[in-house]
Amino acid sequence: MKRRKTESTNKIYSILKKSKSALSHDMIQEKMSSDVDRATIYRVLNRFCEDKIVHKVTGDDGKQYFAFCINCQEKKHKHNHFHFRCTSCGKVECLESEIKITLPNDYVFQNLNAIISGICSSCT
Amino acid sequence: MKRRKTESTNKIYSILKKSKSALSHDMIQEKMSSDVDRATIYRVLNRFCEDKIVHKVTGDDGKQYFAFCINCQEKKHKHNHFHFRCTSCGKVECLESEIKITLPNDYVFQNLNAIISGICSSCT
DNA sequence: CATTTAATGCGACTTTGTTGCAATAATAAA
DNA sequence: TTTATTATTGCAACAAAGTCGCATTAAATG
Repeated sequence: MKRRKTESTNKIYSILKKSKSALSHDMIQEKMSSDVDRATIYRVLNRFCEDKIVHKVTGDDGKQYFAFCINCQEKKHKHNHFHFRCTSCGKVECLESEIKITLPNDYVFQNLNAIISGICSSCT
Repeated sequence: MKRRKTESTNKIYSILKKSKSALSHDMIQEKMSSDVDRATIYRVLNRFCEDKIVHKVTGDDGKQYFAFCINCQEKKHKHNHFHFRCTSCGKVECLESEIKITLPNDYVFQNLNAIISGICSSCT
């Protein structure tokens, strides 16, 4: 399954790359000039996830946010950090602090989803 | 707004109290012998949340899980701990480890939502 | 027992995300 | 360049999670 470059793919890629915060599907759709189908955006985002181009965080609002991987290794996600979601402006950003968790015995790690919600400095 | 004791309320309360893991709406509905409306269960759970009887965690599956408060103070939630969701059996449990987070300046804390998914020891 | 009003059931609705399928278009091959 | 292959897209339909308005029911109180 080789990936193909398309207009939508490129656009979504650059939107995510430019953005300093994690974006939800609808935030991306808003930023798209052309009219791309909802399903397509989701599919592109999920493909990016598979390819470790972005990582996904589920907010405490139940929505999925996607952020360009910066510290993630080539073929392995490394998003062991907290996220902050501003309940006022909706922005979701990655926090610096690294998280170290030790699971109980015989537990297998798959995914970390850590998010703090509150009010960000711009909204105070 | 004084709370009233009803059959549903009592049932849901005891289900949550007995349960060692956090429960989602549908898990609770399954455990209910009588047929209670979906909306009612949600309303009861949200009331419990307001009253600090249970705390709510949003899973990385986007679903809400409710767990009886054990270490929470009388009038203040204290669920600064990780949760673990088994992607095999679906169980969501509270982990021991306490989390300490420091937010950047001028950030106001509202809620912590931390969940790790993977395979639990019973499913390995 | 009568009154007050919180809690419930029902239905409708919203939002988020996924999926099947036919049509389109990016890439490789000729 | 043209053709063949198949990844990608748009559309529509769908599913799941959760909320809300409203009429009805039933706790709690006097």
